[in-house]
Amino acid sequence: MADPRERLEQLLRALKDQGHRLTPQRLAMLKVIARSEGHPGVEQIYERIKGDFPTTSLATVYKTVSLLKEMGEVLELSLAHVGNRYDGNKPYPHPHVICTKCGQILDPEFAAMAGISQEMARQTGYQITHHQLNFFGLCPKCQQDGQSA
Amino acid sequence: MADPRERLEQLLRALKDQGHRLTPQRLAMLKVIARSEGHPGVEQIYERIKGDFPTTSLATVYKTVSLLKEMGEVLELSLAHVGNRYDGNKPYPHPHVICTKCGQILDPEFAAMAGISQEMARQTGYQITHHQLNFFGLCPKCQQDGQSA
DNA sequence: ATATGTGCAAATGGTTTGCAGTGAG
DNA sequence: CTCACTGCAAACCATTTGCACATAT
Repeated sequence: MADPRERLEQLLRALKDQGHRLTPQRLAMLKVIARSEGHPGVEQIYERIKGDFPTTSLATVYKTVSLLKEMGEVLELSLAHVGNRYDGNKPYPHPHVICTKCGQILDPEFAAMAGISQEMARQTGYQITHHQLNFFGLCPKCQQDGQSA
Repeated sequence: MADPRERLEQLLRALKDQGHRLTPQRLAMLKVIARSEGHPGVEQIYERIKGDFPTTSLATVYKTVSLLKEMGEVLELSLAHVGNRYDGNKPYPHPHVICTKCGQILDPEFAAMAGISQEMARQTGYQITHHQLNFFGLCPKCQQDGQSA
């Protein structure tokens, strides 16, 4: 995981460079997104901001997330079960392992995707720009809970 | 791709075996789903049925798709851009290559996922039950359209 | 005969939008 | 000073649900 402090700097610079304004609401959001602890959804981002800056509205969070998406500074995980989640710390495609019971999300190590992506491009003639790789199952804790329950 | 006729038989048997009724609406749907030509969404399934059996309602399509999902007889692709799409012909996880412009979806060949899945399980301690692997980009036709336009 | 399935229309829920007011630049 | 941003509330849209009727078994 990138250093959140550094990542925050990058995000601030990206905003400024593209002529967007830095409001207190956005600063609060960017702090949350720079770490993206636990791959938060819009709702979680909203909750975490309220401490920092209580008057923010959900609509604003949606708008800023959407802006960051367009800028390529957050990765959106569209997960049917769990809703949309975001990663602004590693905003490039990478695999995720998702617990279908508690919703916990991990970033496992897996380097080979670039090669596989090329192979798919060769095989299909598509010009591949990005991908999505998600594994679903039970996390160790939920496996235990299931046994004893 | 599995033979649609055979696949239809399997689906009919699965319904009956699990004590569900076979209505004309369902038969019409199952025919569409057994081939799953182009990985249709609910709306497309609905459109294709109307020829065969015009009084079907959208709600019924949703209900039956949902039933088949629970039965494990269709694979749901949750695609943010393009909406939910279904594959009732190969209802187990397999990779997809999706055109972000026209929405075309291909099933490329790629055998190595089982091994990768195991590796992820070992690395994370998760009990992995299924996965999702999607590649996004431009299909050959849309690449051309983009150049000349 | 019975309860599952259908079809309508209303409810839901996450996300987007319109717009008047606010504040960053 | 201006225009982008905010926040509220209304609009959206895919999906789900409730319920009375129809029908597969």
